[in-house]
Amino acid sequence: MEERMLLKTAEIEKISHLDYFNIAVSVDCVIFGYDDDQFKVLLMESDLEEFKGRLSLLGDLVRPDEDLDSASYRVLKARTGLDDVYLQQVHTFGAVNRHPSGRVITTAYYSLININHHQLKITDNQVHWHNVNDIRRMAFDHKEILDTCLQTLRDQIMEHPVIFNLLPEKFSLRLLQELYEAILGVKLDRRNFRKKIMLKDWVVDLDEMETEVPHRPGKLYRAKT
Amino acid sequence: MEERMLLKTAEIEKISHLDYFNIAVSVDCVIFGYDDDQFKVLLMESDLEEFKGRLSLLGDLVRPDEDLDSASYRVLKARTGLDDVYLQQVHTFGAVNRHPSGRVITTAYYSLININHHQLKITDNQVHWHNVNDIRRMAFDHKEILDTCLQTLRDQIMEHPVIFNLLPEKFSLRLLQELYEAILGVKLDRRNFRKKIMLKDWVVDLDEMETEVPHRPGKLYRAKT
DNA sequence: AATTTAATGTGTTGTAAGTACATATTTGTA
DNA sequence: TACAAATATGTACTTACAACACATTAAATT
Repeated sequence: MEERMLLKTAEIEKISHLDYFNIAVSVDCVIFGYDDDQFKVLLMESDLEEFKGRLSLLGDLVRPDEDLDSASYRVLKARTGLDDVYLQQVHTFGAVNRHPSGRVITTAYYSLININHHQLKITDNQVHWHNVNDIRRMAFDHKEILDTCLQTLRDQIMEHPVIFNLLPEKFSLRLLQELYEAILGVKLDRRNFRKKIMLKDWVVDLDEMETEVPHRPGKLYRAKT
Repeated sequence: MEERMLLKTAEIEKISHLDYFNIAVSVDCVIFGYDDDQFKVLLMESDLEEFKGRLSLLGDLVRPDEDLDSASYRVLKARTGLDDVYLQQVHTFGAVNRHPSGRVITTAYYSLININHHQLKITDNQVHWHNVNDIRRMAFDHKEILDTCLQTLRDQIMEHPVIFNLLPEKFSLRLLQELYEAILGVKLDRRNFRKKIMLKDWVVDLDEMETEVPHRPGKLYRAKT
């Protein structure tokens, strides 16, 4: 149902040549997830001839009767079935030749979702999770968009408690630290990390322990509401 | 000459109704300046009937054959005659009803210029400098755009040496501090301020003094290249 | 020539945060 | 019962930040 609303490339071409002053506007969502100790991003295979086999972000043209922000939520909902998700505008990319079929400027948003917790309804079988560090070339300027969003995320995770969107309800500090390390791409000192997190007052001690781990279990926490 | 290229509002209306899928794209420049101990912004009076007498930012529609960033430079050049100026993209505003004549999304940029140093060629006599703190209501959603850009500027001036674009070639630390205070809207301790600036290694001691001041002259500095 | 005015230039001390680093504890497993 | 693996915790050192006071300089005034 939702899929029907996503425009085909041929239509973009037609639209963007209707008038000399006609510029198409799209949104692209960089959807980050974390699973299996890996920091991932949700991508699809491009349906353009020019970019056969290349990966691209999830996006769509903005409709004339919807807000720019709403368009990004619609794309996210259409592609993942998810509804109540944090989305943040990052940057607008507007180079003349960024799209081979015509003039399309795009506004990039990023989002963080918990891969296991939400049951994703991925209807399109060309949509898959990819390890962020493995991404090399992408369709369009999407690699640049991905890099920009990743940098924005890195700048924000130490200042704002956005990261908890990626975690299960209950989590250990170990898991939280591993996630920070995966996103930032560095190793952190455990003692200093815990001190810093506790100082920020972002988590609540649940007074529960991990179970079924082959080592001393850690305490569980949840994100402070 | 340049003025000729700026579109009239009537044209926006025509363009944006050509096609259901047609969304116009514009840029708006928030041009900050500093003069006479006042932190200012360059604005014009709106030429729309709906916003008679209200102030608006300097903007224009993006042309199909120019990059989004280029459009912001073009607007700045057309309005001020300035050529080599720092411009930074801040945010894109895309609410459906933000423009009364049709669907227009706009990308906001901010810029910092030295009012005295550059000889502005302001051709349009409806364009004037306004004290930032005096701005109340504006046309469109331009007050929100202005506030967003001001907040972005405030977040950046302590981290990046952008502020020197507002100052003359040679300046005293007193002037620099007054500028920080004007932008941030707070009083700063002189000793701590100087320590912080020196630590950042942003300025070079010119070994010259102020002249013709009715008190002990201060040392002059320039921004490190 | 002496005094006043107004701003410059500098240093110390306490507090908070950041970094580096080592040992004892708990659980499951061999 | 010993081992493996990860948890939990504290201290010393360094660096940044905030509060705060006094001597110095040049021009203007008496």
